[in-house]
Amino acid sequence: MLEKNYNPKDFEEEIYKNWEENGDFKPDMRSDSEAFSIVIPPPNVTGYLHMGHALDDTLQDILVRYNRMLGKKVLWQPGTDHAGIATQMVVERNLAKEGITRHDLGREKFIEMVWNWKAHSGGTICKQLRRLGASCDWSRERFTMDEGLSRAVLKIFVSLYKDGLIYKAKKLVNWDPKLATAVSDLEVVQKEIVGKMYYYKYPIEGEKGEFIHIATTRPETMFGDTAVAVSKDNEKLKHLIGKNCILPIVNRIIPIVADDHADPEKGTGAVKITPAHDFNDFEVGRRHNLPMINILNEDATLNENTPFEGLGTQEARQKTIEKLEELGLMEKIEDHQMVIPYGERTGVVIEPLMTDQWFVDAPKLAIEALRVVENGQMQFVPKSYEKTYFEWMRNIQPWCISRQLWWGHQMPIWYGPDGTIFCEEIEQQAQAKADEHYGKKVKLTRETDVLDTWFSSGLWAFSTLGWPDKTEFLDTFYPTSVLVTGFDIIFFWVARMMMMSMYMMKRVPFKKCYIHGLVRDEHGQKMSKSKGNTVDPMETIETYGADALRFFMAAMETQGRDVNLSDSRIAGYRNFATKLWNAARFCEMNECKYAKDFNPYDVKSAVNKWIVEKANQATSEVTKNLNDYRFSDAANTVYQFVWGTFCDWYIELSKPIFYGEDAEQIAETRATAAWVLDRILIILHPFMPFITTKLWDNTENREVKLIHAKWPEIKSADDDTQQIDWAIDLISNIRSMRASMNLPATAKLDVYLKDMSQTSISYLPQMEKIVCSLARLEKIEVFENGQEISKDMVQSVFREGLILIPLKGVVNFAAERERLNKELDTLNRNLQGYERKLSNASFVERAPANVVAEEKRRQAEALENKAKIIEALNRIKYL
RNA sequence: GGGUGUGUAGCUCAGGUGGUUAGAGCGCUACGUUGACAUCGUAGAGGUCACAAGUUCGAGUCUUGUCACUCCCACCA
Repeated sequence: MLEKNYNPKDFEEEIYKNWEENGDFKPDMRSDSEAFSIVIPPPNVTGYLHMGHALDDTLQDILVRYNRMLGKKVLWQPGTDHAGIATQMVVERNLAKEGITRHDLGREKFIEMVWNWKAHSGGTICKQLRRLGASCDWSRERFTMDEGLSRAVLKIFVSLYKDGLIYKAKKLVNWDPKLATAVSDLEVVQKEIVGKMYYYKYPIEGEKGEFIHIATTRPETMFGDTAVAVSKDNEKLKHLIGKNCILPIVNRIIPIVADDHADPEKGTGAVKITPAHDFNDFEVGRRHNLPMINILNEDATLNENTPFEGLGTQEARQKTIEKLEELGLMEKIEDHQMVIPYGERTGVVIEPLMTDQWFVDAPKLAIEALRVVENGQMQFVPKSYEKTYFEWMRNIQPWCISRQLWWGHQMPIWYGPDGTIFCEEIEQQAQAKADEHYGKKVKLTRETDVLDTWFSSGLWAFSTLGWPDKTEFLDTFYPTSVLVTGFDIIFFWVARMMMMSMYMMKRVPFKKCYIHGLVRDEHGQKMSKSKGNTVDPMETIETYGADALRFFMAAMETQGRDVNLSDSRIAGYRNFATKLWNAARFCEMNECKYAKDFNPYDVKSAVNKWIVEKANQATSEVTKNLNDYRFSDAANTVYQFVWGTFCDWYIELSKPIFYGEDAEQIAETRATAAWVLDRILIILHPFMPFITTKLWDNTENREVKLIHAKWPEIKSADDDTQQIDWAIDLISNIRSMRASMNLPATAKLDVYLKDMSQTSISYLPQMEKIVCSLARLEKIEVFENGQEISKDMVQSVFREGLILIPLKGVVNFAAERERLNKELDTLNRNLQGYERKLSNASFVERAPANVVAEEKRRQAEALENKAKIIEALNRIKYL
């Protein structure tokens, strides 16, 4: 028995527990059916579920549940990411509360603390995913720092190194001074700010009173200047090329070089060159073989190569300006709009710094990763995202993979006493190689750097399935079927998975990549903590249930567009669930029981034939849309069928049957209603797994659980639905007349149909009862030819004929005239359209014959109807 | 500067291959306690599909241009 009210909180968690405990999410490895697999984009172990996850994981769960019901062997592989920077920061923050830093503990102790933290506080998000209904196989949950996945990391690292695709280099990298580590280009965000532009001058060597004028936003970097560049095309300044100038304060002699980097239009036309602290200057330095002077410490304070050792960049900037002013070299300071790089995680200004780092030769790995997208082995959905992918991959830079952190995969690199590098999976091997190399036992020191988190994430598609071991899961589920993720992650993750997989597996990691947009607030604003417009999905689930949130995500997911969150809309889908709940209660109350030997294609009554056909139409539409990843179309089809067809019409049409006497019809309708409800539960299950399961289990002795129920294969009976469609149309028309004439809903009317076709007339005997019931009529009859239309009959055009309602003297003629005139207006407007087209000779000549014929038919019908309305108007003209 | 999208009802958005009177949810108006449901029902109002030109018998849909906005990449002189 169903409770009166739909209350998702009462059953959602319980149902999930039942699935998980019964192993319903595990693939049946004994089955020989087709495999379907998805690896979850691993959330950070520190993370909490946000609306972006809710969207991403709902879409995945829909695909997973749908494919499971198709009878495939389905694996949704879950897990979390160790999230190097994020996790280290969380634990360090906790330590800071006790006034200690990680350095007080030492590396080993600190890492132990991180593992402790993970054991106690990590993985909240996995619990939240369960609450959302995600049917992942949790027994296979993985973590990027697991033993197995770490082995995969070591193996692929060594392989890449030995293939020359990983190398160490001293390069200018993005340096996060707060964390004291290198970060990748992608972890840097550019922010626009209003800063200052400083203008000052350097004296020219040996030419008293001659200066070269410089403009910069960072005067304090002048201590790293090793040249000034001027374009050779700069008419005003090119005479200075080849001379030297004197770097003030430190009085270093530096050359003035010719380089096109110096744009004559910008600034003063002369650029100070600081090769060790600017990416462009670095290139200039290389071209002119300039020395590099590093002026910063790891924490971005100035170092011993400057007069302001120990000062931060801001203070040093102030001091530099003061000093230049003292020397009379400062000229002016202007406000200047500029873009400054910040660390994505730490929010501090990123400094380009010369350091030893490790790089992956991404341009080489990109070749294969590009090829398999170009030739369609991996397809983006929507396709347009491949442009984004191509654009980035074709311009890819070497990927800096070393991080000066503690939490992460420590690189399998050992250095010999003279710095020779030994790269092996385990220390013993490296030791053996080293001993052989040196011809004696030597002491090795291990590289302290760890790998960028995305390095291990890049292996996710195969490392989670057991690689490097040969496993049944790897054989069965690799390549995975589809990857579902946001467009913001294409570079970070999709591209890297493609490169790593093509390198190691020689096969794509996934055959399709479905890309969705961002979840925004209801006015399309990006959600952010600082704006205070974030919404916690757990609270939404608490209020409306997981099913409502999931359905919302599906219904709003149209390919390639962002999803705007809307509380009222989520409430609407909660209402939809309530509606279904009540429909199920209706079925229950009317003893609509699932009948084992019921054959929907054998039903006799027009109403039942109609709903079976409509159910099949809806099913095939949902199937098609899901196959095409058209989530919103799929969801809307189910919604429309449940509410607009089943509840609004079928249930209403079944009432006169249930309250009537015909036992045979009652029995058939009960069985049909139960069958349709089951069908609804099946096709709705991927979207709303909880309520559908709850209602499914309300029927005793089910042969299968809904989660494993078979997705229907459509056998169209091609049943004629026109009779019921006609009745529905008729009922709607009568209701509309009733409303516009302000007739009380309770008044039972007589209705006549005039000038109807033979087909329509043939429908009437069967449809009479339901029309009378739903339109609240006393009787409905054919208006015989030759009968006189009386003045107190209101009339309205219905298809090829007229609906007449005698009102026995209560007609409000003014209202009736108004209503008829409105009908007339509509007809005239349509007629104009038809006439315009048909009077156009080239339309008649060139448009397809069926289009022209249809237009003619409409015109003829409209003309006839117009005549009838005019006649009716004339009849009551003066009343 | 390079690239990518978007502009349709009061709001948020659908409208694969051009073809009836352009749809949905929410909101709004009127009526309604009809034996599943007021988290509801019935009926209704509301749109020059950003603008301009073009292709076509026919354009919300295709082409070009204009305007406005979004996002991504690059850019610290």
